[in-house]
Amino acid sequence: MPELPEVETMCRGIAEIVGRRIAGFEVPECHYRPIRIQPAAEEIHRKLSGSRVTEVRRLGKRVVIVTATHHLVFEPRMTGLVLLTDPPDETHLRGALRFERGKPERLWFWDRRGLSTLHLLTPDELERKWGSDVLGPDPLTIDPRAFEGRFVGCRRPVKVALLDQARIAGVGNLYASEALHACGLHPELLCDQLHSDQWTHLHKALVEVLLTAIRYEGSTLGDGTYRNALNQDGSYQNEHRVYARDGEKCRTCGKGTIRRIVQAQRSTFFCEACQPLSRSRKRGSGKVSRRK
DNA sequence: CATATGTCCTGAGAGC
DNA sequence: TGCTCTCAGGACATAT
Repeated sequence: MPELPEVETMCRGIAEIVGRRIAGFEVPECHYRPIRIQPAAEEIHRKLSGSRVTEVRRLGKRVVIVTATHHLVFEPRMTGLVLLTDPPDETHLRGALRFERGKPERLWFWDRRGLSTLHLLTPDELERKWGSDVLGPDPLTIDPRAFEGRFVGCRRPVKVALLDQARIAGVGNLYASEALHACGLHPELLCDQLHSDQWTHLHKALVEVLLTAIRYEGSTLGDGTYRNALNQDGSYQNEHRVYARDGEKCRTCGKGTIRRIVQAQRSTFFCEACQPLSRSRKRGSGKVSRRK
């Protein structure tokens, strides 16, 4: 499932479309229900034809293709992909940006389950729909103190809060579990139970996990859905410590067993030994008093 | 306001 | 073998 590292990999993988002039937007024949495209494809075609791609950037878990006047925002959700080469199959092609003369003729939007969305927005519309009032800051650029600040007054379990895109944008189910394991925090700890030093450790672990996952070009899970822009597998799945490893021995401590629980109707994985619920396991020297 | 739940969607895998 | 059922989890609408 495309989370921050996968979407970052998508953006880097299609960065070469910067500078290309758009010849049109098209929706291929597809016997599945079409993905949500706003406004209608014909209007996107009209508004984008002739303009040049000036930038490709990531907004949380979204790919944003920028022109002088518009932002084309692709939201992959569960199974959406952007591709510059032949897709995994032809039957799930959902849209294409066609370019004037040059190497890749098209940027494909592919989605097996069809939950992904495409939005063409003006800068103002983008700010209203996905501005900082709606979407939290990026975990890769926010500093540790501001990171902690995003969770002040939150009484939910830390794993659940990490998935809240209004607090931090880009973390999904897989990397939330991996980051909590990397810093030894139990997923059921409530945010307002965590001390400042624990937030600092979590922030550090999260950034490290995300950056490493980007280096490995994301995680291609057993269903094989996620692929980079050249239809190649990521490899971070081989580095997972807890995700989908329930029942196995922990690769880190060698003692604990990986458990699976359900939080907010989503699977959470953690090591029963590395991530105790008790607060007794304080790392380092000074224990920092709780902030209000 | 914060938090909880139901919905969308297809394909894989389980169970019979 | 082939059917039916459950589950996977992104974002968001609606309910509490």
